[in-house]
Amino acid sequence: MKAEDVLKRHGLKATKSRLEVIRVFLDSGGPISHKEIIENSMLRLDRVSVYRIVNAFLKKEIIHNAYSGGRNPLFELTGRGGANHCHPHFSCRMCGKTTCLDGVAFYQKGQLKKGYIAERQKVLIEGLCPKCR
Amino acid sequence: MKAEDVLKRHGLKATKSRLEVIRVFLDSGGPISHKEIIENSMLRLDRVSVYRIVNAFLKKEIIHNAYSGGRNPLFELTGRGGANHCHPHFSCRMCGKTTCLDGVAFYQKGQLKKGYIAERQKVLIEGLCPKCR
DNA sequence: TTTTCAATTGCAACAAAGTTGCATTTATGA
DNA sequence: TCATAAATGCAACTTTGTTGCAATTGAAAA
Repeated sequence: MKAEDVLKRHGLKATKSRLEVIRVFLDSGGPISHKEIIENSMLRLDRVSVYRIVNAFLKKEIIHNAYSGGRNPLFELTGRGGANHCHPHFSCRMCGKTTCLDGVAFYQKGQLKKGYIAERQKVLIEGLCPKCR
Repeated sequence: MKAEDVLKRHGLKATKSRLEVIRVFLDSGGPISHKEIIENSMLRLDRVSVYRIVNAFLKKEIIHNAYSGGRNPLFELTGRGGANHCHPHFSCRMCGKTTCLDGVAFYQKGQLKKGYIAERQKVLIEGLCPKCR
């Protein structure tokens, strides 16, 4: 489906800025930060607008917050290529780069205490990437 | 082992501030933020000192960064009560409270891509706690 | 196509989180 | 107890994120 339709279906105007942010996400190789959105944009996007666009996309679950090793949150498109919300990530402790882990899954053993409701599982593997090891 | 000895064994001076930060950690029921350290301290700790103490403890692995759902990092004592670094956490999306998950473990299925070295696994379950559901 | 109007953007100002340099204080070993 | 390196507190700064408001723009109706 076209980005424009995705936005409209969620009741969001298909503005240049929003379409560009989606393009940056599609173009990225993994979860990205607010800063990376701005740096990788062809348009001059205002910092505040990026925060607002990200928040709007989060609320509509067009994107979601991936568990990042570092200080700043990283976001990625929800359901990209059929991936569900809960795929695990890898973060290199040397270069800080975070990528999606394909072909790896995690299984829960044991039950949550009574009364707790699990909605989403976030897994991050920290270690060294091939370049940094 | 006494907190004082833990510090000395890592080559850190056993100052009042550091001992108090350790006391706050021991007193806490789960991972805590910089702000919570300051708020729960009996001493008047300077904000900057808390950042420096936390960083020193992180480097020595006296504490580690627990995967938090929210915006700010949360820390907890390493190896507390025999727990290893990698125990999973639960974060409530309503009240934001993060707690340690006991009696739950996660098993990996599948291999990392060639060249990647996994050192630590961080798991966060997001959902609703008994109070908020 | 043009008009209209709410939604969105950019800017300025602010708030919160984290860092750095430096003078003062403190823990520890001699 | 004394000397000294390590740690602290303070001021100033950077980075990250938020809010209010005026100007702009997308989209629906005329």
